[in-house]
Formats: sequence, C-alpha cells, structure tokens
Amino acid sequence: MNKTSTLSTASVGGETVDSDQIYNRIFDAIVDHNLAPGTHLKEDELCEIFGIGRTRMRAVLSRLSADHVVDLVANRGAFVAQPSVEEAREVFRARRVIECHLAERAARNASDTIREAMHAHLQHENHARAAGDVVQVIKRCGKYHQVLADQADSPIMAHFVRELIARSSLIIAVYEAKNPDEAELEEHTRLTELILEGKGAEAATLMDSHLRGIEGRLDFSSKDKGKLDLRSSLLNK
Amino acid sequence: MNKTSTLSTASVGGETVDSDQIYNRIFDAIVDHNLAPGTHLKEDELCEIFGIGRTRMRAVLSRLSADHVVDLVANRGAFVAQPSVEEAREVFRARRVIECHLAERAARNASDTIREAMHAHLQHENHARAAGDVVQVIKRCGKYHQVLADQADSPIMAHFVRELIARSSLIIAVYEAKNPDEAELEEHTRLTELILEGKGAEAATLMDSHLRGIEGRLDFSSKDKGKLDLRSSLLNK
DNA sequence: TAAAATAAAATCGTACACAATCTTTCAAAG
DNA sequence: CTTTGAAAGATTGTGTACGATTTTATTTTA
Repeated sequence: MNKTSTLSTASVGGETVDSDQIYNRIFDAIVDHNLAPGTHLKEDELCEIFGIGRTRMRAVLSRLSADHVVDLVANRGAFVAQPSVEEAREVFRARRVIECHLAERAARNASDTIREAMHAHLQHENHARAAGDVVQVIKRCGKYHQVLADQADSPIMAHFVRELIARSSLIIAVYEAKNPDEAELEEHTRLTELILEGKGAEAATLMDSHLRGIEGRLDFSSKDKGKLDLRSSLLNK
Repeated sequence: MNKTSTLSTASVGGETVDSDQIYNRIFDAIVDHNLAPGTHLKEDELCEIFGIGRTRMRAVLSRLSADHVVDLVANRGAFVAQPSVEEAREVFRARRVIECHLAERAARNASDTIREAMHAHLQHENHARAAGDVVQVIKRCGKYHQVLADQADSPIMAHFVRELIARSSLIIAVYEAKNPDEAELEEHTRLTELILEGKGAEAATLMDSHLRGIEGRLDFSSKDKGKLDLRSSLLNK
C-alpha cells in the first residue's frame, strides 16, 4: 500500500521531487505576479532551478499551457501568456456567466460549512488590508472568488473558474487596473452577506456588477513591464 | 517563410506527422464511441499505430487528459475516461448553465452567418436520419451543440462546451440512454427556429429542458462494454 | 556606415535507453 | 482447492544524447 504513488512523483536516488509542486509553484508565481507576462520560461533554466530533467519540466509546461497561463511557441519555447484585449473581455464574460450562477447557487445552499470558509477567508483579506500589505491583498482578492466557487458544490465549474481567475490575474498584470482594490473588499463583504442570507438573485446581481467593475477599471493601453529573475521569483517559499 | 512550423509538427526522415492530427484522431474516436470507456491506451501500441515515438504520444495523451476524456493513472498508463454518476450530473449541470446562456446570446446576435451554419448542420442531421444511419445521427446530434456554441461568439465558453460535449459522449457510452435520439432532432430544429427568430429567453428555456431530457434518459445501472481493437478503431479515416 | 551573408551559440524537438513499477504466471504450501 | 509468494514479463517514468530550428554575433561587401 504505497500512498505516495501519485502520477507526478519521482524518486531518483533517494530524493523525491513532486511535479505537482513544481506545477503549483510556477502557476502561483504567475497568478501572484511574480512572473511577468511575456517572460521566457527556458526549459534548461527551470530544470536547473527545480532539479529535474527536461522531460518532466516539459510535461509541467504542457499542463500550464492547457490552463492558458503559458503559451507554447514552436521551436521557441514557453512564455508566460499575454492575454489580448479580446481575450480579456471574453474571460470576464465567461466569469460573469459562471460566477453569477455559482453565487446564486451558493446562496441557495448556504450552510455552516460555507459560512465558515467564507468568513475565514474574509478575515485573511481584512488582515492583509489592515497590515497594508498591498501584494497580499491582491492575492487574497483573487482567491476570494476561488473560495466562493469551491463552495458552490460544482467542481467542474469551480475548475473553469480557477482557470479564468488565473487568466484574469494575467490580464490585470498586462492592463493594470487604475485602482486595484478600492471597492473590491467592500463588495466581497457585501456579497458574502447576501450569500449567507440566502439572497441568491441579489448575490448574482452584485457579482455581475462586481466583475464588470473590475473589467471596467482595466486600462487598455500598451505598456511593457520588466521581467523578473526566474530563480528569485520561484524559489522563495 | 515556413508556414508548416506548428508546435506539433515533426519532420523526421522526410516524412511529417502532425501531433494535432493524432490528438484529433483519438479525441474523435472517443467521442464517436469507437473507443469504449475504460480502454487501456497503451503507449507502445499507439506509437506503432501512428508511427511516432513515445515522447510525442505521451504529450498527446497529456492533452487528452487535460480535456478529461482520458485518465492518466500513475505507473499504469492512460485509459479512456469512465465518468462517475456524480461527474455525469455535474457535466450536465455545467452544460445547462453555459449552453443556455450561449443559446440566448446566439439568439440576440442572430445573423445570416448563424442561419447558414445551423441550417447546414441540420441538413446533415436530417440526411443521416433519413439514411437510417444511427451512428451518424448520434455524432451529428452531439455536433449540433458544438456548432451552436461556436456561433455565439464566445470562444472561451465554446471551448468549455467542447470539453463538456466530449465528456457527455463518454457519459452516454457508460450510462446508455434508453431512446438515444427520439425527440432530439425535433428539439434541435425547434431550438434553431427560436434562435433565428431572436427569441432568446425561449431558446434558453428549450435548451434547458432539452439537456435535462438527455440527462433524464440516462440509465444509471452498472454495465460493462467490451473494448474494441485499437488499430481498427483509430485507423479508418 | 549599413546591409547582407555567414558562422556560432542557444534553445527546442524527438527518440531511445534504462530504471521503477505493476501485472501475470506458476509453483509450493496450507 | 485456495492461498501465498516469488520470478518473469509487460508497461510506464525519467534522464540524456543528438538533430533541427531559431537567435545572436561576426564578417563581408557595397
């Protein structure tokens, strides 16, 4: 009975490295804006950083590509995705459709489990806000939507939302919002209340305007950002 | 200027094989019920069939896994997915949310392009029905939903729908519908009319009941199906 | 000096070899 | 006859070598 027998665990010479961990590291680094859109993810460099062979790193990059957070270009390699304006609008359109539904659904199923999960998260959000940690606030705001989606008891749509949130994070990185998080926290708090009160229709409406607000604050003008060092972006636990 | 320079084209020894073609071949074989759920997709066997190395076949299987039509099991390999009952319900729930929205949206944007595409497809459907080709009818019915989704001008959601349709096909294979296509064609015709008349709300309602109908006709009792021969399932163009 | 051609370096694409793991077979014991 | 165990076979997991392609650097030429 070997419980460590996952698909992405390798044991070579006594040391074990989990591909899932590497995948999550890179995924999080992108979502958390530690890896700028357009950054060239060179295979050799990543292999050296994580201490694995190219075969496995390639599989990881392939997964990230399926998530649409990384672009694979023939004979040139992997790059952190740079969503176009049309893609940005599409992502938010899809989010409105799915997340409004999930908000309504969560409100219908409002249970103690949901109450706990969402209050716990809001505390984290407010804590980061109180500490003035802007970076942490941005991370938490993105995660709020994931927590909510996970509570709606619809794993497939929650999975879609996960991908859409990640792409949204890239969109925000490219078309930086003017005021990143002004009304954001307040709306999250209000939305949480509506859901816990079982007011599905109102929750859906607020989610819609909330998402439209985020999209509306985007600035669709060309900018370019300096790209960060791979090693320092990825290895700071 | 090499226009054939895609990510998945390899030229080895003069002959070129496209990974995308292989991916589509297997994907279609699964959706078209030429590859039964649970079938073990052995790497060596597939490599011999398509004449490529294991590295590339592995990448193809990885993509199919991301689409949820193939399950990758550690140290055991790839298998055609066998959706659980819960997964089946989830898939149809997600389809209702997304496809109802797309139907409504398509109705709002009803244009000549949509008219042509959908009429062309309905002709194919009816043609297959007239010819008594049951297999072809099933394929066309699945494709109707894809054509509709593609017309709604929402590529991301259309992509989600593509995956959900493929999974639905597997679900139908496992929990075989009692009367596979009785009312199906009629509803497609009626739905098309509503969309072309711009009646969005009614189109969404019909789509909802249509999908509930398909789900309702499923038979959730355990069955097992014999698995087909890989080579003959995949190589008949 | 600028443009074009060429050479060199970097990077990706693929196959393959060998290791790790799982499955099957078959014999021996209970 | 069933169960247990071990060995053989089959299959997947991973690193690495080599070829193909792209990019960068260098030289040549006008």
